[in-house]
Amino acid sequence: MNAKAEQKERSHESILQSASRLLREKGIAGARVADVMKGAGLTVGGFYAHFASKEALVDDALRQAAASTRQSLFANLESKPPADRAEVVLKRYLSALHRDEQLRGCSLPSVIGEVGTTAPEHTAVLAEQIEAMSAGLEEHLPAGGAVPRRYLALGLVALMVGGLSLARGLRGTPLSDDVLKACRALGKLAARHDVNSRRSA
Amino acid sequence: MNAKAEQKERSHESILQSASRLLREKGIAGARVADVMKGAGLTVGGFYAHFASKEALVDDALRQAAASTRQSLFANLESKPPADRAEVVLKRYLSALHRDEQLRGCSLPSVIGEVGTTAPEHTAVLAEQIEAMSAGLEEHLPAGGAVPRRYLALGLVALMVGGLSLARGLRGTPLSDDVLKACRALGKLAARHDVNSRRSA
DNA sequence: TGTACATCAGTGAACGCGCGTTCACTGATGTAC
DNA sequence: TGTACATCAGTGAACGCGCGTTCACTGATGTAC
Repeated sequence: MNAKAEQKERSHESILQSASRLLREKGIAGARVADVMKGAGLTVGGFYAHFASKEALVDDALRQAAASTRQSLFANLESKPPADRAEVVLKRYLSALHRDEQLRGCSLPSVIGEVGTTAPEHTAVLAEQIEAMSAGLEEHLPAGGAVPRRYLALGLVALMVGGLSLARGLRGTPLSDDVLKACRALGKLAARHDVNSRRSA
Repeated sequence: MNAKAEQKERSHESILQSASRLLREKGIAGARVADVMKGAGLTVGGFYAHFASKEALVDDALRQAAASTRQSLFANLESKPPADRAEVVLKRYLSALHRDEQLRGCSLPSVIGEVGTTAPEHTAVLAEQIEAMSAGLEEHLPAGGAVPRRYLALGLVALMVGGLSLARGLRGTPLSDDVLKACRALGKLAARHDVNSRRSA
């Protein structure tokens, strides 16, 4: 590969990263093409040599952002006892740090509200990423509870995304921290109690 | 009050209802002033005789929409045994009907993603409404569990809003129904198991 | 009661601005001989 | 190796379109005498 192509590839990556950042901070509508390019150290005009449309960019950036979130969310779990791992993930996701962090924070809260009403392709991407996140969590959940692990995992993902969405939307009010705390408590309860009692109610 | 003023009041109410409907369907950015007025049977130009700005409209419409959601969410609970009431609320909120329903559905899922990045006043309105919803649910939760009722209620609200957000964002995919089902199961688990076991883990 | 004027809810066109997208151009890199 | 030409990543201005907001105007309702 020659220098020109390498340069282009670097730019492509910069654009994706800039887009991921803006998606997390401001959602789909808020991630403007000109700002994305500026964030990548480029100008607007060059964008369409890299992506067919803003929609295409958003799809790719969402995938990349979600993958990066999963990576840090599930990192270094080997050092923890298996029974604690799900709680560690919950704690990481539902922390004040994660709420405030711009760089590697989860993009789903900024995006779910818009996905249903924008491009249909975005729905498919969202489904992929939710499924992947849920599958990652499921591995660390204990089996044998009243609720199948898959559903426990999906419910916890909804709790995590919902909690972070609210906490970010409420940023600056005292309710924001309360919501995080409440979700951590509820998540712990659900993940633990399920194993200890078998009554299906 | 004369006929002119009555007419204006009716129009004001129509605008608010139209705005609530559009907020639920398309979020803040998607609820365009011209469309809101059209939905109220009026034309754009008259809008500013009723509201100072789109922001002001959104604040009022959000309050009204949330109040209406609470009303139908907590309606007719007297006929149910007290111990079942929280579950009934969860079931109503996390139903396929509520996900698909346009008319009286909850507007929070369409709006939380945008609240943090638009007008600061919206954050205050969101806080009010979340608090009100949580307080309404708290009354129907059993006391004496490992987690204080207030936190249990806040956590359940996050689960409900998160679950409905995801289910709406995933509408059309099989994952959508799964998420609802999972959240109902997780919510039931949390609301019930908390009473039956006191270990704080 | 009737008449002349004032008020004001609502209309519809226009204004500014911002955004996604396009396009003619530039200049550095790559290729052919 | 050097020279002439081709390629192509990136620039920056422009185009269309949609949106929030403004404004001169209309016509029905209300008021004063």
